[in-house]
Amino acid sequence: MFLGEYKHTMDSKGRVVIPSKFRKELQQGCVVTKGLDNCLQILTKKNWNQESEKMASLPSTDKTSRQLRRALFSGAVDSSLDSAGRIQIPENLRAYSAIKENDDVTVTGSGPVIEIWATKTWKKIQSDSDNAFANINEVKG
Amino acid sequence: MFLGEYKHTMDSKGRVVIPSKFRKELQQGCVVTKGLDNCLQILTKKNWNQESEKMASLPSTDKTSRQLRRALFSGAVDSSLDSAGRIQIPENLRAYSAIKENDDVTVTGSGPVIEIWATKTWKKIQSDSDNAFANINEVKG
DNA sequence: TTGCACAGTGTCATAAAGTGTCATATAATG
DNA sequence: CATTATATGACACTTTATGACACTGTGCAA
Repeated sequence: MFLGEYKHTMDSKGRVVIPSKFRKELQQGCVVTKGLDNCLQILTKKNWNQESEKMASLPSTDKTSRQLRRALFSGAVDSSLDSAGRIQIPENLRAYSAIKENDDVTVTGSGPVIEIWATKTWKKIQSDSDNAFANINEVKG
Repeated sequence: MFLGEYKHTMDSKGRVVIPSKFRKELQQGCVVTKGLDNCLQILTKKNWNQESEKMASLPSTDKTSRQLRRALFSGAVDSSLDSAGRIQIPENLRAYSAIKENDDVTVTGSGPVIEIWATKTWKKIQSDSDNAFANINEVKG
């Protein structure tokens, strides 16, 4: 279970520090994929296997199946932390998330997954979520 | 399991670099064949055997099955990586995939297979795939 | 047959990208 | 406050990508 919000920067080689609290669970390797709203997601190996096994077995003769498979697998990378607790983000995922070298990055724990955002994007998303959250409480409370 | 998306070019002799992450699994030889949507597929020997058995058992009374089978088998080539990690694409497959010498090529991991695209084609396919994927996830969430 | 053209193969040099390590700065902990 | 852990930038090193070029073999034509 991943919790919290952390600010970092992407270094000049396209690497991002993973908060130390998250590292233990990723020790056995992880997978980085595209998430919704232009964020990137980090899943543990275990989680990824659950998600992907369904996809791998879909029939390639069905068009939708092919599309889903391509989106899922082409947008993913097998990865791991280096000795300094960082993770390398490949070029296509940097482009997808609009994170460039030396940019500010926000890493958030989101339950079973970790999300990585360009801080610029995160700020927008966050104020949306907060507003929604506040409104729910007003209505229900 | 093949993951990721990589940009390369076909060299002037019709060769394409295979991303280093994919090479280990192809060390024992591979098969290149026609894939659906005008891509080329690379399968490991093992995978090829499984796939081709499935194909062989399709009913030859069904026209689509016959067409699939012909394309798959007649388009297939036994191949291997050269010392620089490249693979030679024969003329008929270059024509099928609309990849010419010095063209941009996108190589994608798609789970059990590797796909090779003219980058121009991939861009179209990708946006379709991403949309299909996003829709599924919106619904699920 | 000899020589030429062509497709394919192998090797190398350079450039670019990625990886690992370290030193220092900053923050967290007791 | 002392100690430990974490973050960040710098840099060296390794691997990979790319283009160039020479070599091989096949088939065709002179």
